[in-house]
Amino acid sequence: MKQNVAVARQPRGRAFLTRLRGFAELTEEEGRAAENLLHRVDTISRGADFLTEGQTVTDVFIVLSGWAMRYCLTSDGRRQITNIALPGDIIGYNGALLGTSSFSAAALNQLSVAAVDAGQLSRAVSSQPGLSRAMAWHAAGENVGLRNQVLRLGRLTAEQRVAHFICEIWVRLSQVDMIEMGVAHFPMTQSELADTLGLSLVHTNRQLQALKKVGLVTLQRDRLVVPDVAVVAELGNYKGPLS
Amino acid sequence: MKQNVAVARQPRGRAFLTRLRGFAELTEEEGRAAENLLHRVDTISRGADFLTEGQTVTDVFIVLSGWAMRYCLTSDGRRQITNIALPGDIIGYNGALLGTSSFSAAALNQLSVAAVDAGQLSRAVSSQPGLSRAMAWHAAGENVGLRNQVLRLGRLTAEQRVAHFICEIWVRLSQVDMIEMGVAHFPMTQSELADTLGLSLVHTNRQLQALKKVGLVTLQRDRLVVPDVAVVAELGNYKGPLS
DNA sequence: CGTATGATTGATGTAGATCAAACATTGTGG
DNA sequence: CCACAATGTTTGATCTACATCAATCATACG
Repeated sequence: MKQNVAVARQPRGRAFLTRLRGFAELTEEEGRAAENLLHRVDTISRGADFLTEGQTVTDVFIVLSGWAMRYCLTSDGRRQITNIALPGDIIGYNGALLGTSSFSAAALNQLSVAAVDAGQLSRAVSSQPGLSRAMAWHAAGENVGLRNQVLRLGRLTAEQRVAHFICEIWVRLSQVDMIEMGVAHFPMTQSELADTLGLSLVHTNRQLQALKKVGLVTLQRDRLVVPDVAVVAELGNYKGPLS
Repeated sequence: MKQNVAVARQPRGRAFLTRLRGFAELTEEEGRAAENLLHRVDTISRGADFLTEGQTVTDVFIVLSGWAMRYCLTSDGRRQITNIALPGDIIGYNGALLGTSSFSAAALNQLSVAAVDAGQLSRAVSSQPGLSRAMAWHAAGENVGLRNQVLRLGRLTAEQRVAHFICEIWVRLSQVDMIEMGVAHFPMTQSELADTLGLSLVHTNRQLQALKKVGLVTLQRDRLVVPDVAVVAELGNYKGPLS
């Protein structure tokens, strides 16, 4: 439903190119090269894994539409979602470089990804400096996100974690133009949110309710509204751009 | 003291080049280009900051000897150390790409770094595919480390966090050949360890003692010994190479 | 020697986990 | 179109891992 709208508004691969271009100033040729990489498009349904920790990486995925999560499991089956991928994000490039993936990845809702052959991408990156720069820039962005996640889990209270995460997601959504009329589609269940924030499901639920009660966020069904990001950012110790 | 030994055994820049070469197969020319980047060498004394969160990044640092930490602060002054940098590691490249640094960095002991002009490095990377590949590989490695840290903080118990972290450090130390006769130099205070593991100082101390008591680790003054990494890895849910 | 800095110990408090239901909402097949 | 199964959310009661507070105890160093 909402999904379809998003797809319709973002022609294949555009999100990716737009993001890369935003930083890297690709030449015509590089743009075409990048575009040509986007040959196979996979559709992955909610909950399905498309990358497994420890596995050899042969394909790198570029999210075209939908949300994905990267996660790790402990030996006793607990799950930690390390970071969320939104349209334009690249999944598995690190793993392609290092050989095996350090995480698993699954779809949080109906997901559409461009699957690129790892070797082919690697070669393209080597020969196209702009593309290499763009990939490095993307990796740097992912590191910022992971570092934020470390701060959340290590030193923020449950309430702050929720607020901080919502800020981050809200900002990222706005960056890829996925907030329409002040409303965003938010497909994560509270269970997934809990596994992202390193909290229990119950506690996540209560903290979320607390934020709703004071009107800092609205979240019903999968519609998210953050009326005033600045206030939530303040509460959650979120530093970084608010748009 | 121990520091000097390490320096003596690792001529300037070697650690960096060795690590890059380990993966990236630099050509003669690229090797020289990389070596030429290492012009200014700074010595930073224990506790001193050399990079500040939010600040514009003009220099990228390559650790030649010593340990460094990257950390973030919360508004109420709590510190979260996000990851540790060892010889061969690069600090600030992400920040150079994105403009400002997403973290602060400080020396954990007497530190020697090669300071490279960010723009110059950026240009060198663009023109040397091998170097670009090496930087990407390094960024990927940092990614893995951050993801491990997220898992630790989000889903491991205090005891597991300590064990997991010690495994990771032990493995990394061995990778850069910093374990001599089964003994490593470990310059972190328990306070810094606590801020890395997202625990209180007191609790960190107790968990560490527990590991010492059962003989899984030895740590006195700053000499660390891990007699059997595999066992510690098992306890701490550490996945990944044990050497 | 005294003064920092770091490590250790003990007592107490609490944020958040866990357990166990009940309650909504959605989709599905008869 | 309705029962009902499945998935997700909410609530309440209880428990515990870890934080916090407050000393005391090393160790090094000027």
